[in-house]
Amino acid sequence: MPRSRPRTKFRSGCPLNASVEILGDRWSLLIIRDMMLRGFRSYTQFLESYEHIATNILAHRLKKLEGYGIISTHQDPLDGRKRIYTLTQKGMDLAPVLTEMVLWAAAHEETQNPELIRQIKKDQQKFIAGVRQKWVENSSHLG
Amino acid sequence: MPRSRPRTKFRSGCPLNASVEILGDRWSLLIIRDMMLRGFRSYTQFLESYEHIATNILAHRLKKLEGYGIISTHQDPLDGRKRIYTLTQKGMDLAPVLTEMVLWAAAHEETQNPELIRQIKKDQQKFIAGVRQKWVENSSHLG
DNA sequence: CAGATTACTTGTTAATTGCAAGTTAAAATA
DNA sequence: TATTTTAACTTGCAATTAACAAGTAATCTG
Repeated sequence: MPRSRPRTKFRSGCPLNASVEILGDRWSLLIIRDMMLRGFRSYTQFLESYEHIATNILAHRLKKLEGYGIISTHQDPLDGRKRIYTLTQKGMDLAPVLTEMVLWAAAHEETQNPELIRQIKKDQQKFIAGVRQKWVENSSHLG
Repeated sequence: MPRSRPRTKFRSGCPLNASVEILGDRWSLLIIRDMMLRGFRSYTQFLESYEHIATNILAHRLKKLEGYGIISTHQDPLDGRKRIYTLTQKGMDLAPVLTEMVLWAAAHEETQNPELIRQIKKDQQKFIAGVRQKWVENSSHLG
């Protein structure tokens, strides 16, 4: 169950503004990327990601994302220390946003990971479907 | 010509990270929305937008966006006080990112502007083509 | 039981944001 | 022509947020 839930109204009713208020910071979308594309599910995995988020910021972001219903948390049944973070349907629905942002940066900035870009460009819908399918398989056994 | 240009390398080569570092704040995408969908082109217009950005933040964001080549600036030939801000091709290429973010928030949050959402849903490619066409018409007389 | 691991929290400092007010140049008005 | 208004900012300061370093509690492993 969510441990915090944002209660304040958005600055405006504009849907883009809502997205920006929820996702518009330097870390949230990277955490979602790690879950969606890399299969990361634990606190330490997120910490080890290349951009090096600070521990307190990560904790805050995870709570915020949970509060917005983008991720959910479960205890690992095999290890009481571990919490498993997974994307909700709402979180998975960010796949088109992520892929468009990847394509935009790949077109206009010097970036790496050409294989990812090639895959998305080849068939964007199929790429998203594949990501979604993996998510269904890996989270079907969780509440 | 750009008055400032970001020189520091991104935290990682990941294209999503590049997008997040360029656009991941609470205002940049709203300024781009105002230019792309509302035809705003001046400092005061951006200030009057519903979310109420502060003057210094707006000035910083405009410089940053110009530095990244997302917008460009010209003097108004008819009024020496005014500067005209327009989207570059790179800025216009954010249209798919914006529309996906609009669709995501519309699907998962309580938002307004159902007419915009209806238009995008009806034919997303056509919507983007229309936005792009308007941009071509309105910026063809500028450098 | 000792040490390691996991998921955090707690300071503390640095950077960013937001608000209010001021500035400069150009244009509109009296 | 003098005054006022407008547009696009800048400056100073308080408040919020981010980053860094260290510490803690619960659990697991040897």
